[in-house]
Amino acid sequence: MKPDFISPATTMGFRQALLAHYDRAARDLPWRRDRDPYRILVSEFMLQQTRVETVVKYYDPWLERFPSLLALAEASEDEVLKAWEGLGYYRRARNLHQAARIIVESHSGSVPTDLEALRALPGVGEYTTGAVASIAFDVPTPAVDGNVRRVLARFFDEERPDPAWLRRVAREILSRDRPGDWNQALMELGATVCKPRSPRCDRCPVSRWCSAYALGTVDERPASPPRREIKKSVVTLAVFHCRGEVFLQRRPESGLLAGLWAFPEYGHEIVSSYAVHLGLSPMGKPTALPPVEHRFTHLHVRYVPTMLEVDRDERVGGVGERGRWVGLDGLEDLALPVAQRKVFESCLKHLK
DNA sequence: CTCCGGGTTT
DNA sequence: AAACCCGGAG
Repeated sequence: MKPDFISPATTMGFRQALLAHYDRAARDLPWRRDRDPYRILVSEFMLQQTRVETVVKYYDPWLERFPSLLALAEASEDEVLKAWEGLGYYRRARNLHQAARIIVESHSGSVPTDLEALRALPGVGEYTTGAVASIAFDVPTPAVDGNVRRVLARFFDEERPDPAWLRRVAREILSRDRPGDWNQALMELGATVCKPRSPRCDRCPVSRWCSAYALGTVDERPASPPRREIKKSVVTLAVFHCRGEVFLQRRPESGLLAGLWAFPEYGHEIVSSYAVHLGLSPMGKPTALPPVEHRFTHLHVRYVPTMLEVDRDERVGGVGERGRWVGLDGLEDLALPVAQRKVFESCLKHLK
């Protein structure tokens, strides 16, 4: 049903019942303790592509490290990435950092209330604009995330909700009185009741108005598009160690794990030749470490690490600007992608 | 183990 | 359209 017309009775019932449910059942989440725009902004960046339970573990430490927009703006990128380590989608951390700097420089240090100014910040798209504006500033504007999309598709039995349909419907049913709570209530319903799989319609406060529930199509709304094929690849990593340190390289500024530290990848040559290529002197025989499997969105990588003790001539340098040696106990201070950390841990195990 | 979910940018 | 990350669910 494409609701050209949504009956006022449905709208009113939906709003009243869902807000009442939210008042009763809203989870006590750390970013709901107040309406500080900076804190809302941080939570929304972290919540992009990431579940609430994961974000909860990072949120308070982040605010302790960067208690204000200004503190964040003044931090170095390395500090920011370190605090983000493990959350994934590291571009979000850079975007948040940049956004803080822009807000300090161009908006007098206050998160802009204006929708267009918000939308112009790096890492802030349509959803985040609506979420921050409605939650922090009570602006009556929708915030359609994946949860809301699913809830609305089911409520109106829309098989393929496109962005224009979603915008229109979300705007029409939006509570004018409590837009921030309303948007959060919709998302919360999607996260806790109207879940992608095994939805709990028996516990749903709005099932009596839900079209898919009435029609028995809940499990098919919204229809999921066919998945793209996931490519598989094998990457050989060199784990050079020397006097209690290992060698890391900063990855290129674009592409996979852009700008993060990682063990160097080498191609089809043998690892000793690669060491020589970097100006290092192989000291013993290479040792194969167990492969580490890691899944990215579009890629399934099997990392095959080979460990090799080397000597390095301080006068030569050799390893280039993008390389650095890090003590085996000094990696805690470095932002390292999860797969690289796994490689590092198996290397540690081997060395002791 | 495999599958799946989720916003923004380019 | 494709790229980007991790962890929970089944």
